Amino acid sequence: MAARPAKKSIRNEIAILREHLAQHELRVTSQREIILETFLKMEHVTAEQIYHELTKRTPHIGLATIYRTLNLLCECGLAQQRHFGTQTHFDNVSHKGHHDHMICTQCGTIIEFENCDIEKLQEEVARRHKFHITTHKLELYGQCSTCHGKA
Amino acid sequence: MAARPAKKSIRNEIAILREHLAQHELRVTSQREIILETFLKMEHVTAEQIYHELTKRTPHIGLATIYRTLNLLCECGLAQQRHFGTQTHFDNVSHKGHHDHMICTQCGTIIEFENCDIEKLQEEVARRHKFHITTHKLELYGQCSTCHGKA
DNA sequence: TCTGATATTGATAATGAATCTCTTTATTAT
DNA sequence: ATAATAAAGAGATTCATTATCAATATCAGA
Ligand SMILES: [Mn+2]
Ligand SMILES: [Mn+2]
Ligand SMILES: [Zn+2]
Ligand SMILES: [Zn+2]
Repeated sequence: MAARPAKKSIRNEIAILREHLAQHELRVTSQREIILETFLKMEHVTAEQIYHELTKRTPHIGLATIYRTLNLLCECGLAQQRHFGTQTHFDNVSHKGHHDHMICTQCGTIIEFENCDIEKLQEEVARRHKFHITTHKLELYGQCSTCHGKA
Repeated sequence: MAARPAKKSIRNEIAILREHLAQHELRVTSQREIILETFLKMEHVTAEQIYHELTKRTPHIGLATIYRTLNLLCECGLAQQRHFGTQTHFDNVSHKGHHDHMICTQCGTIIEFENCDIEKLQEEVARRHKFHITTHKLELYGQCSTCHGKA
């Protein structure tokens, strides 16, 4: 089956994926593009959520393919893995820069934020220990504004 | 089997555990105290590591008991769960306050640190979003001083 | 356009960490 | 010491994720 034409809004991400595939002698498949398209429509999504979304479709796409493709998206920088709860969530970072998260433990709402001052302080702490930071993870857990105050 | 007398150095932790057991109508067992003793000797330990350490001993202690007891230690504030890699690590926080971690992705070394300024900035960000923080997780990944520069 | 080499898929088996079940054993209040 | 029952240990079970492998799709080259 030939890959169908991409919607205008996700052309750039499709291009990034195809570029990555070309550079690694991997093939363009309809499954990979459909999964990317679905991934871009959702926020902080799990493999299961994408699988569930795609079960409506024909032809049916297997769960293993979802996992394989999500890992592929991580490799080409479109996605990043996050471990908020028990399952692994995949975060769309294609046209968002680096950011961190606040997670409401009551309703599950995820708020994104970025704070340069915190990152500078992290670098300062690392320098003191002669540690060289490549990535970091900052997660704030608690209650969002609507849940705070409720039983 | 009666619980054997605790070494002087961990008397305080044993006392905390026994206090918690008493308050919850749980029983003092030799397994619980041996696991606590082993836990306190190691840093950022996994259930498997404790299990491996204790297989040398008689009587044999089951893996399920290790998991059950480590969860117990979390409940009475002696331990805290961390998710550095794929497995869950248990951190001794009995006579350390809250702290965060730098993890060397090359040799696995874990450096502990605390930084009030970062925590203040976290509160500030949260306030801006009307978010109420209960806990947080800050992990810096990269290379430690000995690994940095090596191939 | 057709073909062959081979990358990919999907169904399913396998894995591994963590938990649950259930019978036996240990603890503790009386 | 005894009875009530909490806990241990062995092993089954769960659940997310990865591996296996035969069938299929892709794509460079004829
Ligand atoms: Mn995000
Ligand atoms: Mn620590
Ligand atoms: Zn909420
Ligand atoms: Zn190192």
